[in-house]
Amino acid sequence: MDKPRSVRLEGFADECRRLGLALTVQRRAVFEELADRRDHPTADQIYDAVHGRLGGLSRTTVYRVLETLVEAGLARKVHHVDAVVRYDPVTERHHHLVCERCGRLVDLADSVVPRMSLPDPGGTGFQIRDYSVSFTGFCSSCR
Amino acid sequence: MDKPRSVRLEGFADECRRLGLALTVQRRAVFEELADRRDHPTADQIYDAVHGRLGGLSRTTVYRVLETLVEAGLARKVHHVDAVVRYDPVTERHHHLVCERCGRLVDLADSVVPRMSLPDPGGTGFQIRDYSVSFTGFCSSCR
DNA sequence: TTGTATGCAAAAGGTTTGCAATGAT
DNA sequence: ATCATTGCAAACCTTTTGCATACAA
Repeated sequence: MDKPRSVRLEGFADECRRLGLALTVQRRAVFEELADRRDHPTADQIYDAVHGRLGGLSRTTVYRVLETLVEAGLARKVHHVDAVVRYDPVTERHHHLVCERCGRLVDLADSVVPRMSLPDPGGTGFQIRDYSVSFTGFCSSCR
Repeated sequence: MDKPRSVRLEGFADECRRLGLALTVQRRAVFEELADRRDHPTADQIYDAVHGRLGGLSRTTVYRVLETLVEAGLARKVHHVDAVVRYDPVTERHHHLVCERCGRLVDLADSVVPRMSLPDPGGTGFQIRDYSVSFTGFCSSCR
């Protein structure tokens, strides 16, 4: 179901070329780490993980690279209950299960969720393009 | 549609009594301010607004009172794109329109949104109780 | 070579904590 | 009178910024 890692990484080099972004080891490593995880890591978690492999890496760079990835459409920001910004390498439509008690967050594929038609935005002036559903409840440990 | 303010405030005194919370002027003022707004204010915005009326009020207290309100079920935390926590006095199910460009956030009544059945949480172990939909797109100024 | 990207250190928010004083019940 | 709540100041944590250096193209 997921693309194999090598393809994702090749794709990353291509993306950088296409976007005119320099392909640095830092960008490669941060992207690789993010793409390998399914737990919506924070910038700091990425830093901790990558810093091991890549000695001189600075926290600042991790923040900047993640921001670049989001602008490039290669990652999403997720706003989690603990008020720390998290990053998600899945940019296609998907949904979240959020535990009301411990804040645990799990992805839910769009295919599992009943299709929903976009509502009429009424007088809000909004032009709706997509949606994402947060399902709230209790995770297995908090139930 | 909305309950008149006086009822909400009476209700607040009752809630405090019921929950065993002291009814302080600070709590009353913070709740009143939050309940009167529809713009998902930050703790600081509440502080700015209430501080005018209530000289000695400290920022710390605003943070603590808001946390208390959330625990008591009288407010919700909303995680907005700017990574600053915002508070919402509407605790019933409702949804949000979020502008992809400027981050503007507007409430959308549940009645306007097509009803959705809760999905099967599959092997996640989650027990789903409710949901909230974030519709993304562009607001009138960014369209 | 040229300009983008990185690292460092320091600043800038937003939020939390310890502790003594205040105030609601 | 008692215990919860507040205010202050300082700490904490995450994120951002300025500037000199390093590196990809």
